[in-house]
Amino acid sequence: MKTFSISQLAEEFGITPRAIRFYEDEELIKPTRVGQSRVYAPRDRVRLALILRGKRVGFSLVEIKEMLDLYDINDGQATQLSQTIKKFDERINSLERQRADIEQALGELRAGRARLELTLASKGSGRPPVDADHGRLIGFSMTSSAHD
Amino acid sequence: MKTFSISQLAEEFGITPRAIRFYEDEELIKPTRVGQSRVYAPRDRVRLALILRGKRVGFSLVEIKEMLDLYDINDGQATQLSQTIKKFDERINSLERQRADIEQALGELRAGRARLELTLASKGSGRPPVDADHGRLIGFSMTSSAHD
DNA sequence: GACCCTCTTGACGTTTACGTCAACGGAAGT
DNA sequence: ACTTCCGTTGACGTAAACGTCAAGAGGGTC
Repeated sequence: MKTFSISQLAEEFGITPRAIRFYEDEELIKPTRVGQSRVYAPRDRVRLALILRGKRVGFSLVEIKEMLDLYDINDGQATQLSQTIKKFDERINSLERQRADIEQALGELRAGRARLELTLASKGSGRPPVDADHGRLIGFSMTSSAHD
Repeated sequence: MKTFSISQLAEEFGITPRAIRFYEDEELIKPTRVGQSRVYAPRDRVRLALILRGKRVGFSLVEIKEMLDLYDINDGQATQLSQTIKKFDERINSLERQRADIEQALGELRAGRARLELTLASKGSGRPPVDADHGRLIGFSMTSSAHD
């Protein structure tokens, strides 16, 4: 079965070996050893990819560890499955909220961009469109999702 | 015009006054003063909401400050608008990548959830479905977006 | 005028996620 | 045998985003 060295994985994923060792300290991956050197199996590589994706979407390492553990637990024996499913649902809900936030922000950024292009087009026409009465920045419309 | 105290805003947004003062230290908001007490205008409230939303979608305070400044700059005089638009586009691209990551993660979580429910349904049927040959956790399919 | 409450400004502490040496251990080439 | 690469384990440093006192200023009220 194919294996990887720490620097191989580090380069592949664009991180440092130090980071990978740190993930091991935090028990997110457990590579085998040959002598004192770490040897990574495909499974570890997959985990690493998951860790990085988790980070990109805003999870902390502790949260990511929990999620990985959820899989591991059920790899062995079925332990409190309904509890596990509940945790999954929480994650899913959290992510859906986050996606909504992102779509909101995207909309605002696009609107802001459009406003900028308008300002760029009508150069010298005076001040850009700002609703001074309400101190409200146009393109940054505040909606109900502003605060959870 | 309506104003707010620091603790009012803190409670409304579910954060501490300390956090709000910190944002001021970092120059993300500039409330006026009455005596030595801070007084927040609606504009500051809007900014606070934007700061928090920015945080939720993964921006650092420095990044958020930059974005807010972009608006401020163009509130006054049009300064290097095309530069500004470029920055907006970068943000938009970054957010779109992040949304893709989230959708990926959502798909995987849903698949994992489904697998768990199957395991729950067929209790006692042995081990859950794991592709041991490739050390691959089913429901955690690795795709090309695994590493940027 | 004593008490309470909210606000203020320091200043130091804390957590997360690593970065950055330092010092050492084996294998590999010459 | 000597250097050159990986690799290893500490140990300490760092940046971000606040938390947590401490000590004091003003303003109401009983």
